[in-house]
Amino acid sequence: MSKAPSATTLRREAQFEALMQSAEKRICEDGVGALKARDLAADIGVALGGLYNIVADMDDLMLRLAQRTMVRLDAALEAGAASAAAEHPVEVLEGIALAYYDFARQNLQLWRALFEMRLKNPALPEWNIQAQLGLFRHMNAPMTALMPAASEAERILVARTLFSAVHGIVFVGLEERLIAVPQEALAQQIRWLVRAACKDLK
Amino acid sequence: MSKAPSATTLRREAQFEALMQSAEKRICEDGVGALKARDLAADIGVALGGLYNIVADMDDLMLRLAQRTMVRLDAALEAGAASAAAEHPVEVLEGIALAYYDFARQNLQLWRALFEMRLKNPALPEWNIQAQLGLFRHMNAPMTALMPAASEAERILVARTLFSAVHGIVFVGLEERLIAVPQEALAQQIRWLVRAACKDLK
DNA sequence: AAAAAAATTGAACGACGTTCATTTTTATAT
DNA sequence: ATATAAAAATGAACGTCGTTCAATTTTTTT
Repeated sequence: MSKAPSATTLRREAQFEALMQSAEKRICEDGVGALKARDLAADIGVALGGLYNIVADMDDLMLRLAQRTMVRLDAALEAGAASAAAEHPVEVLEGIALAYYDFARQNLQLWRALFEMRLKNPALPEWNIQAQLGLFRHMNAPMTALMPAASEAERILVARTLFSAVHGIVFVGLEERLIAVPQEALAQQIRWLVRAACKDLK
Repeated sequence: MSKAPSATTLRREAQFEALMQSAEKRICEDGVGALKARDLAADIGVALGGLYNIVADMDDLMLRLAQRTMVRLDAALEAGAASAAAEHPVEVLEGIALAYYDFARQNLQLWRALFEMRLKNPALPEWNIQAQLGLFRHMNAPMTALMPAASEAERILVARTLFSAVHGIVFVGLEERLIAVPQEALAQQIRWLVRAACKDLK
């Protein structure tokens, strides 16, 4: 049987959740560069030094934020995959790609934070790497349907290529420092690329 | 007739060049995050405050570094485009894509600095935006050959999509924090994607 | 209720980009 | 050549940042 969590533990969890939410709010408003230890400590009503009882350091904080974002992204991709019937694998891949685009648009700053966070220690923890690789999971079934004769390694490689290509289109397309591409046109381009790539697979 | 440059002006130019080279060396060795005003000042034999006679601030420094990198990238893309005959536009596009991959691989940290630099003032100066958009120039001729009936706006849109997709493949592929894709396999994937996309254009 | 352990605090530290009064060097005028 | 004005170079100082730690307060255990 498991012990009832102590009052201290409960407060810790509440503090952690408050910290995450405050950090997410600040990222959404001003980008990942606006995350400041002092601001966050003030937000959640804790002394500056107290932050380091909740997270190890700012790297840890950002990696945990990334994890939360990836969990939500994973759910979004799952929903995107489910928007088409499994008998039409190309449409499933299209659904995933468009879901990715949609998630990036609607969570722009949090999504950008996934790539923009600059860690003191560049090595990612294993749980973070696994979460990233796990995002490809949704492409497994449609890729297998499209490439029944290929090896698993081959399928994974192509899936990653396709995902990367879509990511690139989204990334450049949402780069508002350049001339922005209209949303509908961008979605159209994504659909085109996925379809063109899949057409060539057969 | 133009005045002969004064001794001061000549020294300025020499200092600027030394600063750029020292900065590039440091980026190549330790990434863009390792650029420190004090280090650079020491490198080129100038007092800390003197840096601000050579560049306006660190933003300015990084933007000028980006400019230099883009000039070299532009030349690399041009050479890549020239590696195939103009009568085979798909091969030209392939050459450009592979040249981009090659440049990124051989100038990994400088290339990454293009995307990783975090500016205090996020607005890019016009000359930097133009340099970025100018990179698409090399795709003009092959895209026109591939889409003779399309409008110019359409061609630009598709060119940008294709370039972005290749960028995404390169970007994710070189992300050494994840499982690395073998170089030859990555080049193969790029070739496949470009060919598949072009096949669909006709 | 006392003792031990854990959590919280905020002042202090070192590193950073940037500024500025002062000094030194260069350019101009006599 | 020399005096004067202008420009450039200096490095100490400032404000901000993440992080640490001795001291204090709170919680848990005995």
